[in-house]
Amino acid sequence: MGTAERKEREKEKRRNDIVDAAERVFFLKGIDSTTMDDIAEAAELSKGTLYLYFRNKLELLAAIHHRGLTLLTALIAEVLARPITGLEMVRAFSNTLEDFSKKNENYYHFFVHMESVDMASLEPIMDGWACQACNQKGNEIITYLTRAFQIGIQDGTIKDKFNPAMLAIQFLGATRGLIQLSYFHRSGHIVAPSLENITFDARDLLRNFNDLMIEAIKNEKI
Amino acid sequence: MGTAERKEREKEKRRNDIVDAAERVFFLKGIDSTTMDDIAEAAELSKGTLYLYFRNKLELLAAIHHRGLTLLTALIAEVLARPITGLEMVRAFSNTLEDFSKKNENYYHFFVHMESVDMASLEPIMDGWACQACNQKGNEIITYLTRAFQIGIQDGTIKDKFNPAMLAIQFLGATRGLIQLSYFHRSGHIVAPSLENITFDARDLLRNFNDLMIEAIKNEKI
DNA sequence: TCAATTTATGACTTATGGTCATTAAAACGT
DNA sequence: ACGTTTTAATGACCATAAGTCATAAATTGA
Repeated sequence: MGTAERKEREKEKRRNDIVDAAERVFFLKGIDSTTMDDIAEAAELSKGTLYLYFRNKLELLAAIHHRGLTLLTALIAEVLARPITGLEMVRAFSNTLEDFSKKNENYYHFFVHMESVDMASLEPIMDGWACQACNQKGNEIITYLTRAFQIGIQDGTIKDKFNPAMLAIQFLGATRGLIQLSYFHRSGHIVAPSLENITFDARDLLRNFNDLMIEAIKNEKI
Repeated sequence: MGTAERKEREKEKRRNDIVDAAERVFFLKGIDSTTMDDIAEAAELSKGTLYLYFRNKLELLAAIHHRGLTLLTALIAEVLARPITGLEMVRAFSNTLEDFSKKNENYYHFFVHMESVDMASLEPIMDGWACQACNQKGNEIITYLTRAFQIGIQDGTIKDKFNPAMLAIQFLGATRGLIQLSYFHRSGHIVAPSLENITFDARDLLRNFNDLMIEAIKNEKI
């Protein structure tokens, strides 16, 4: 009899419903001001039940984080499927990241938030499903980026003196740093304090920076 | 009579002593696991007294953040005093940032932590001394970086097609992104998941990335 | 010396993450 | 169909920690 399987499915669905509810509340009230009671109410369950599905609040956050990562990974993967050169993929990645941070601001907040969680808090859930899955998604993204650089070196659009995996990590780190800078200085513009207070559009900053990186890695011989 | 002045000095000193104590505890126990009671005990004061000097815990964190920023600003400023070219300054900045993140890891944790605080939590202390001072220090740092790029364009070591203020912001954002990546993947090394699991040293990643950026901005005609 | 002002205290309030004994429901064997 | 066992859900309860406030101590100034 398939009772066990059905129960497993039901359990999965319930977990998912909880994440749905949590997401709604977190996106509405902000991460820090949302309580487990809020989430329980939104999920139409008692608080205790939440803890049957998630070890603690952080694991619930990680589950949402994972949704964001899954979304982003799919977008990144899609770039690799395009009939373009490796170098063009690099530019496309930058656009994709920037786009994602704009259109899925809520998930992007989770990225920023989760990356600043300290190890001590993370430890109790490190071996749990949510964390493992997030790490896996993170690795997936870096792998896709690495592939693009490999392809670029292969097709001759990127200088072959570079290590693709290293470039991938540098690209991701630098781009996220820039996006986070504009996230921190909210409202999408950053004020340069020197001389007259010039205001830069975050989009320009990122695009410009990408031009710079592409300039540095592209194979001149083409 | 100078009673008022003396009292002002004493108040200043007490505030400083509290930050000293808080720093000790935060550095020892970690930011998240330190309570106001812990700090009160370390400062040999009652908890209530802490709130006479700081509006809330976050403002106390901001005060420590400010100390870190002050330290870093001094190091950055020192680079500008060296008899070197603008381009060399850019490299020196990168080294300084990396060095700081290693030698003052505690303060660096504060940078990472404070940058991920959401606006709602920050709002109540935004107009307070600590936050204002932190913003000012942040601006100072960007100004110094901008100066270096200006000098580089002036002395011909950096291409004149760039906007120095924009470069400064990009440089800082990207570098911090990379450092944070290695901070997140603790223990100073980052594992690349693609192909065989290659491990990169965070120091190499940053240095290498800096070479790349310098390559892109340096004036070839020299 | 004493009233006024400033500074310090710690018990108390409130908020919230997390637990657990109890209850309800479902599954299963007969 | 019925009683037993297993699983799921509940919400009152607990522990912790931020922040408050009436009270007390200390300092100042006349």
